[in-house]
Amino acid sequence: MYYRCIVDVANSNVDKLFDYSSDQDIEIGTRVLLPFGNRTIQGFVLDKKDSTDVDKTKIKSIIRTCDPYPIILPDLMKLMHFMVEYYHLRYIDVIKLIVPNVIRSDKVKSQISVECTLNDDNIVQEYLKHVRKNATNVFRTISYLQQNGKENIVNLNKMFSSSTIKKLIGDQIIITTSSIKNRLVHQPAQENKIQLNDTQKQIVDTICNSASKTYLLHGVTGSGKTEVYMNIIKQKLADGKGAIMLVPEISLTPQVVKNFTAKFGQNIAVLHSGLSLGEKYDEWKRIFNGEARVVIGARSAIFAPVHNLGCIIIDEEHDSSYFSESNPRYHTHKVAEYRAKTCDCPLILGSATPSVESYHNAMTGQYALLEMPVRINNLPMPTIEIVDMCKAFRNGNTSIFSQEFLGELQNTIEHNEQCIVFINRRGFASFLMCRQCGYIPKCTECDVSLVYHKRDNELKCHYCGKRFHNINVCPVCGSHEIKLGGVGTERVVQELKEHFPNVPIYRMDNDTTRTKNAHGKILEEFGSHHPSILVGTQMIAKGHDFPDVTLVGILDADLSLFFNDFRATEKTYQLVTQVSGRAGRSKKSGKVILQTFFPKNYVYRFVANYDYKGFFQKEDNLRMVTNFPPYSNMIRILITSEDDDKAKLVSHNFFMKLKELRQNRPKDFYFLEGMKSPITKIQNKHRYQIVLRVVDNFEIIDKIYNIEKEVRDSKVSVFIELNAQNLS
DNA sequence: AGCACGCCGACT
DNA sequence: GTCGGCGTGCTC
Repeated sequence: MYYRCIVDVANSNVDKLFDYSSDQDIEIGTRVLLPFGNRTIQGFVLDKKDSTDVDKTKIKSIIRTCDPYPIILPDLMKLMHFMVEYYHLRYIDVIKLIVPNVIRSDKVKSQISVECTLNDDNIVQEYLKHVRKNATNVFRTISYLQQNGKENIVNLNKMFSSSTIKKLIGDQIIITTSSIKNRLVHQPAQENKIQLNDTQKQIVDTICNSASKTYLLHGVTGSGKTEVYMNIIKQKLADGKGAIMLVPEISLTPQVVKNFTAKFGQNIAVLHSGLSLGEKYDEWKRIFNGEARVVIGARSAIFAPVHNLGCIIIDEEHDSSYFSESNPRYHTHKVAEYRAKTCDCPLILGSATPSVESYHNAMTGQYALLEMPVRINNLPMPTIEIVDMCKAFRNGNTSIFSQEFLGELQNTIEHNEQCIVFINRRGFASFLMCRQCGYIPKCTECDVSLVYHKRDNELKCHYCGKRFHNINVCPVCGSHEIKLGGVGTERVVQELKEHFPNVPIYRMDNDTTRTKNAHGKILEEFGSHHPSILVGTQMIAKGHDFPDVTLVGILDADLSLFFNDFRATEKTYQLVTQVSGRAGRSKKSGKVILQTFFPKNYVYRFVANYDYKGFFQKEDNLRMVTNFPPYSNMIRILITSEDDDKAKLVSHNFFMKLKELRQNRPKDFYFLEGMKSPITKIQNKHRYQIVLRVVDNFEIIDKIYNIEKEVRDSKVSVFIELNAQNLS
């Protein structure tokens, strides 16, 4: 039998099927050891057949299988083929998503825990008679075990001596039992039994009683979507099926996991980037062998090896983290939809602020729309007050806080309540500028302005992370007048401290949450102080439930409105609504102060009135007339190389061929432009890009893929990104 | 990716 | 004369 294999080598030149022979019967999806060139590497069996087109003398034989079972499940196998074709990915890159590094590397092993207990009392007593009187460790060990019943061997070794323990085991006085120990412990928690309201019940029933279909669950912040998810999963488990729930990475907090553990106990597994290799290994294995049937995870958990999948849930479906923007680029919705279809199970997209694309799909009947229009217990939505910062500026207020905000904050503090302050920028100042000559320090590798971090007195590049010394003198003109531009979280904290020196203020952004569990610690600290203030970036917007937060301050709502991005308004709507949703989540009502320099912008009117549908209609209409997604597929072709000339040449050739294609099929193209990438250099690679918008069908995409094959150059890398999100 | 093969410069 | 630089090409 011949087996067609993909070798585990991350290079486009070898990302093709190699034929190997074997007498053994090997199933598709099995991990195998292969001779390749003059070395031995891992591979994956993708296909088998009786004959081969390859020269028989070249064919080598599979050395052995790595596991006694196929490591890629049949539905994930189908998914892999789909992604390779649709996104033009390498097989090996998709396989890496499905079979993560820890599993392929074979370096990490299960941790075995050895429990020690004493043998029969008679035997022990008899043994003790023959022990020398000065063998204190033996007596102490035995008496310890008599008192405690059992103990882990590692602890026993530490407490007494490992040679003593070894001897006692050898003499069969200590009996050992081994079991696999999970490195990640899901602390058991008490389930908080909640009675579903009628809307929730109805939605759970609808989803559980229908087959494969995509649902868009539009529920306002605090409407109890999580309870709905958990009840759907509960039913699926009862039917003997598993479930995957995806959440944005930053909202995958211990609180969320705790809620799920309370409901499902040790039946859950968690997958995200914060796990150690050992933890990841254990969680993955527990899913694979069916011990854990409920998976909670970030984007890549969509590839979790759940057998007999009963549902897929994507929470906060509008979140941009569902787009993979590097290496294997894919959109989680598309992948999830395909997997749900192959598993014949429902896909549930949930959000308080659905993406325009998803809501559009619901309006056109591709998704079924389910709505949860009111908060649990009919709590009112917080009132949103829009503050015109231009007016404040004209009245002489040049500070970053409006009088309205400071007044409300004072009030909140007096009532011993909590406040969340949102600013969409980390660091202290987003850039430095010389007042004399206009010089702005930029990263030497990336052509973006550097951000000043006060605590470290350093300039940092937010693209590549490179750090630079701070400057006091302009290197161009020698002036000492260096101005700080833009306000970041660090600066907000400092200014708030000046206003409220006695109130604890916490900061949560990328810089303060680097270390493990920092996230949870900050939230815990903040949650346990009254009054207190939490200043943060996007990461405070998601899902946290703080009952005593009554005030939310949005310091500069406009920031995201002016990115060169057609989704800017949509993102602003989503962000502002999500942040606002943190207020008034218990009996106390909430208030939001939204500071803006553009109070007339339509987005704020819809936000303040919680009018999602109104916003959607306006935005969708705009997309229709301008031929933007969902009315087209926006594709970005990114061409990068260390060799500037070669990059230029490839992009030129690509662009010319695309123009030719457009001439043949003018109706399929809405837009085509070749340009220098907005950031011309990242980590010393020159970047060019071609942006186009075409009708959303695979035929035209396939044609573009074929052009790539024609213009290819070994020194130049070309990424074709479907559904491009970010054009920088 | 790795590794071999292969064709040109400066060294015991 | 040879050791070794890394350009090119192949891996079932």
